[in-house]
Amino acid sequence: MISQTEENYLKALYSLIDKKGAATVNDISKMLEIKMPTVTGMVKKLAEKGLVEYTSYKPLRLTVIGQKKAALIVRKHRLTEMFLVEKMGFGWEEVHQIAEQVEHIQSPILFDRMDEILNYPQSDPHGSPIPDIDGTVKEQKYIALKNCKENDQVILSAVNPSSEALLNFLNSKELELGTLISVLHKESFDQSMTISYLHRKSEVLSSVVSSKLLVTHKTD
Amino acid sequence: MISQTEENYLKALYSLIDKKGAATVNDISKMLEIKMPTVTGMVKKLAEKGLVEYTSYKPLRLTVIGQKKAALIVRKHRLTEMFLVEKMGFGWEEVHQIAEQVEHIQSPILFDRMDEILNYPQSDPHGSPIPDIDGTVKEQKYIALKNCKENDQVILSAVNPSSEALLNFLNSKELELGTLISVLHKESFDQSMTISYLHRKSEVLSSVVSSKLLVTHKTD
DNA sequence: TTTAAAAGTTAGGCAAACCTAACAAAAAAA
DNA sequence: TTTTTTTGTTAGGTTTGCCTAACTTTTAAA
Repeated sequence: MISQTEENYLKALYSLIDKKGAATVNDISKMLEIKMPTVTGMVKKLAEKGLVEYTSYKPLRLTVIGQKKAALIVRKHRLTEMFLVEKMGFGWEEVHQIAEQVEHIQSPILFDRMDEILNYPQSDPHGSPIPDIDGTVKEQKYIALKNCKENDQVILSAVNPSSEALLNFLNSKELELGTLISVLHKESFDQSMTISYLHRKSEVLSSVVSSKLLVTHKTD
Repeated sequence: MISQTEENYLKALYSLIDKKGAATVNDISKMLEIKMPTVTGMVKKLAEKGLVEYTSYKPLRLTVIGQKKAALIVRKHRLTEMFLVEKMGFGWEEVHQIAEQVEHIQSPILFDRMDEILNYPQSDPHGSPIPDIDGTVKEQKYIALKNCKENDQVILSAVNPSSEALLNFLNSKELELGTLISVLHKESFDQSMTISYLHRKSEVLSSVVSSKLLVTHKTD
């Protein structure tokens, strides 16, 4: 059996490794807002359970089993977010906190049913991929809007990392996933970017924002 | 703040008081399968928090606040059951265990949305009333099928207590809430009852079953 | 390359929620 | 009305998951 607390550590490990390639005790400590000694103790425990590879003073890794367990929690989280948005009318900025709780529910059939009702979605409302039932994730090959060139035509495909504040900002700009964006200008001074989309002919995005907007080229 | 564990004690207290008019340490111990000394400790703690009235060796009572808190947990449980059955296609026998977990989710908006989507249902899939947002419960005046007379025409309105086994039994007999039932015969020897409904002209129910089926008279 | 800072570990404690064993009170039976 | 049974409490112990303080190792800076 795996506790809710342990699940949260696995999930943190999973997303840190996914994002930065590695995870340390300190990373987890900051992400979960739990002091380092507590984290050390917990990763040792998870190592004993065969979910984490742990060597003193070395970066942490997930075992194959740990990786799969983590992916399945992420799956539950993202299916829940999608269900809340698609079937219950929530905004994409409202669902994270709820999914954070729902992901711990032990009921395979509940999530299978969500999956079915949603018609087996590939990604959540923020564009992040939903791991399949085996914990396998389909690689996304998105690039950051920030790295696009002038005159590029791209489709907003994901927002990552997607804080509630950022999502509210995007709402206020009518920017949704699927929106076709034209890059009008890149200001080399501060890396800000002028874009157009829908009826909006000229919107300026700071690099703080454009680095978090993941896009695909129109021709894809 | 109130923990998940504390919520479970409140809920047990609430249902025991509702069903038997009183609740003792022993009752809770049996219902939650937690040893009596642990229960004593917890009810003292809940008493300190102002949720339970506790005097050594006396039956337990909920304070007004405790009663309201408990009712709101029950509200979340029953809204969840209804949502699972009505909007996600689960059978009434499948939803209790899931709702048992979902009821602890802290997100008023989630349950408000369920309520809205379900169009403010008055009762759950087993016919139990859903407390309103203030924790108020509309009294049900159902009678047990067991107490009906021969030739009575009644409508199955609730199943209580509704174990999964009983619900599966009712499924196998095509007995659902809303079914019009005619009482054909009451056997005084063992209190068994012969009834007819739908295309079923003669079905015998033991008193174990008929005591758990709550009905209203057709003329209601 | 020594020193300082950051990261990680060990040791010892605390609170929550569980337990068993032993005792006390209340209720039921003799 | 005594005795027995059931119910309830107290005392003391365990596990989980958190903490601080003190120390060690590693990494970065001087």
